Amino acid sequence: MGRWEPDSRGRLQEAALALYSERGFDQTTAAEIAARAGVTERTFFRHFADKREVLFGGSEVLQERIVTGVAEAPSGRTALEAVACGLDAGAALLGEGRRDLSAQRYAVIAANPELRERELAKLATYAAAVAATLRQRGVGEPQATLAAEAAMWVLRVGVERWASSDDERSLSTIMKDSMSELRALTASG
Amino acid sequence: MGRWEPDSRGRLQEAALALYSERGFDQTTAAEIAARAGVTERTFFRHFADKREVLFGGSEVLQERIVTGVAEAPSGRTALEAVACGLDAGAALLGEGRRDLSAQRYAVIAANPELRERELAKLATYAAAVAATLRQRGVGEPQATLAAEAAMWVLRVGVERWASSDDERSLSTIMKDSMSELRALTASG
DNA sequence: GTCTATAGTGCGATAGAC
DNA sequence: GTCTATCGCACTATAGAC
Repeated sequence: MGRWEPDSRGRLQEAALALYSERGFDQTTAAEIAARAGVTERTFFRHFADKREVLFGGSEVLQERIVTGVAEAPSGRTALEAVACGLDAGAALLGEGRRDLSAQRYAVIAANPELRERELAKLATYAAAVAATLRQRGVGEPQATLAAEAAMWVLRVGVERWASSDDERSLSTIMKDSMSELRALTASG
Repeated sequence: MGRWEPDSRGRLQEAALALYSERGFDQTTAAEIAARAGVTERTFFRHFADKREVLFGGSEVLQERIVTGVAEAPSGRTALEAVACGLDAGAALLGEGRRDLSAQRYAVIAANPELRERELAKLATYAAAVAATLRQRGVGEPQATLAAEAAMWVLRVGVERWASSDDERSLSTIMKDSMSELRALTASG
């Protein structure tokens, strides 16, 4: 064992989720989170650019998985079929995590406008990355952008339903269903 | 004439746009904006909850116009036709303003991640309001949500194109065209 | 790891409009 | 008298500079 407990980043994420849940995002200071994780405030801001970002650690990994899923979709697939492959990969990753933690995280985000804002921004960057990948596959505009944004709708609504646990099905199943709803809509006009 | 110059709010908005343009959002302090508008910093924060919000003053009016446009669309129209009516009303309002100021405002927002984040959040609240209006018209889910989000795509892309002034057509025309692109996509699958 | 600028809040005081 | 807009000051916490 080293001079410090390992995984201070992970402990900060845990501590933040717990405190944001208990007393709310605004009522929690970065110093309190740091104290609970056994590090200094300075360490908190070295790991996370701001107070919100601590809830979104790992989002680059998710983006990477989704993009790879889209890029590796069998050639000849339509834009919507390709993004479905990306969403499958994303759902698999999120599905690995503990659902109760996702639900807790989702509740915290839903309760705070600043956090919802950040989440929308994350989805927008995913969408941009997915659209770029689609264009590399030869999809033109505006189809690439729209397919990517449709995928973000499926992801957002899927996680929403999954985390609010009325729905006992797996994330992957829920998202496939949301995707079907979307297809039905584009089919009917 | 009263004790103070009237319309401090408007002066703050003007001053903020000018300063954000000149030196960038991060390099401008609330105190500087206030000084330029001839009020104190405290007054700035009474009018605007935060530094970003000063660029989005009047967005409630836009939302109101769009929602009203959707609500007053002739009955029997499809969801997409109804949101097109709302977008027409919104384009009319935005089109009244000076295009150079819109372009300037758009450039400032585009240059800063925090401001883009806020803009996405605004669009999301419009989308929620439009979706609610569609449901009142009898549109079911998920059609209401998707039509509303599609409308936000048209609005965002339309204003983007209009403000970047390569495109000399009116905002209304540009948005109708974007709407056609969308229809073509949903028609083809 | 320390120091500092600045965002953003709370509250009492002030001066005019009604 | 009440209501509203502003000031002015003290204060905390975030975030970044050094």
